[in-house]
Amino acid sequence: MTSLSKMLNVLNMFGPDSLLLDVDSIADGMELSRATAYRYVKELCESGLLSRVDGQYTLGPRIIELDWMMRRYDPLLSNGREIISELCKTTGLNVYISVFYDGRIINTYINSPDTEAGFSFGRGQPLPLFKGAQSKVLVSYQKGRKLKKLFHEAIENNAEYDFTWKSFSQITRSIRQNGYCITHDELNSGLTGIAAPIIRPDTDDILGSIAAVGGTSSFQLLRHEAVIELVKSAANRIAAKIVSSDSDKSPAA
Amino acid sequence: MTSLSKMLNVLNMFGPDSLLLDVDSIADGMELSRATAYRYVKELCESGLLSRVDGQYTLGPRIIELDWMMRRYDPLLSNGREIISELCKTTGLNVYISVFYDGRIINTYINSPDTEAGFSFGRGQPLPLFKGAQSKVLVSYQKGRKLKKLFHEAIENNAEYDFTWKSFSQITRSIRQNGYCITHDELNSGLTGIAAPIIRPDTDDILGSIAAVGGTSSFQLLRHEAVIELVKSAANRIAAKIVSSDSDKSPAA
DNA sequence: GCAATATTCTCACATTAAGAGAATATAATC
DNA sequence: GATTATATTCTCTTAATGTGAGAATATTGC
Repeated sequence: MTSLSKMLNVLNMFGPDSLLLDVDSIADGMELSRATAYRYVKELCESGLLSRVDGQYTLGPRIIELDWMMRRYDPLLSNGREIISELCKTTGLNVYISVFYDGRIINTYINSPDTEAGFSFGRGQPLPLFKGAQSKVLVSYQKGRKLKKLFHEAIENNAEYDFTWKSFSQITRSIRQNGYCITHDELNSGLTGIAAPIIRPDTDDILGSIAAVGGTSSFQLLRHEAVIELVKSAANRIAAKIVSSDSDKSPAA
Repeated sequence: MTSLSKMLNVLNMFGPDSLLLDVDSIADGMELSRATAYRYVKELCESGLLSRVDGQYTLGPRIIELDWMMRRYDPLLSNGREIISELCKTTGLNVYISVFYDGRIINTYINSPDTEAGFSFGRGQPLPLFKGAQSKVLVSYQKGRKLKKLFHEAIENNAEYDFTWKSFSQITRSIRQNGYCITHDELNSGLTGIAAPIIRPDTDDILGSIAAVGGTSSFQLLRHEAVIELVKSAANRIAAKIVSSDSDKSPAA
């Protein structure tokens, strides 16, 4: 293990129960000498990833800043915000944007009908790989080899799931054919989700998924087919907007 | 310069105009050999701070996850959300939470009367050190020695500002005496902001600031004194809630 | 399946991280 | 504002390990 990875591993010590650590506990936890722990922590502080708060250390402002940059220049968000908000208002449902990122499914945006809810707990929330409409759509639209690889590496031997390649590829194929996925009670009991892929029409790449999620009561008032069409349409409009904003920047491409 | 800092500096290459870089440009930009650039990038990817996207590299999911953790366990946000939302609704103004972090002022939360706005561009936005109501409050409430140090290090010789220690300390003193700060057109022309400090009553530490911000038109409908009282009261209630939630966890302290 | 490109490996060498404890800076207390 | 306690950096030597160049190997795109 190199000093580089050891230093980066210091970040792992910061968790829900331990957002504030002193150098001694870092040194102990990582099995580093005092001096080395100080060296690492110093480097991390200089880069802004950590920050010193009266004798202790905590996650630093650089993280907030980097996330800001990611949000700001995420084409999915910059092009999607209005469309998402519209979908949220017309349906009264929570709208989620999720992406497939480094083999994981992660939520990058939530728009809730009630202003404050969801804000802070939304972005960043990790989702299971193949549970819930968002995840299923994102996985199902991975291209041939990637999908197979994903299945063998993360689903086949995962106790959470009980699929053969055959049953799995059948499900994913049907999701691709439908162009959307609807689930009930998979992620949270009592909730129904409808998700559609956001696909670049020019390259056919999947950029993310958009989902409308609500409780059974919200859904009783709605015709499912109507919601499905709204979600699909939102997805397509976001994709189209992304493509056109791209070609604005580099007309040659 | 150590290899540790060189590796962390790779993160600096990712900016607004360059969120997607290939290893060659990283190697060139940081004056690293190909091999070393690959080594660094590999470490950063393994830690999740970077991510590989078809041959290029970009900021990784770990950043989103870490920011999520920071938001989730930030007492200012977890205790403040409802109070902030209430202030936003009753005044119809944008409400900001800002903190003083590593010598910088940074925005950590925005609640906008219109649902979608502000979300993405809010948290993480850096603010000038002594412009705008938020910043002025946060700086003014720094304790004696810190305030003086801050002035000499970051304000005295800063072309942006034209203060002597005398004029500076007069302004900050008056803000402390008032218990709030109101500014017009300082950060954005046409906007007025009213900010109050969020101070722990038990330790007297300043945790952050809360501000209500709006355009001239919004403010014409409002009695300034009434808004000031609402902002101050919100600040105090958040602080009280933080203290009581702390003592819930560790009754001894 | 093949070619092109991206990435990791190998190895010799020199740089430089590491540890222990002293020296210094910083913060808390009265 | 001085004094003590604690946190942090420095010094120095040794051994570990990061480095660069190019070969070997994965990956990806067609």
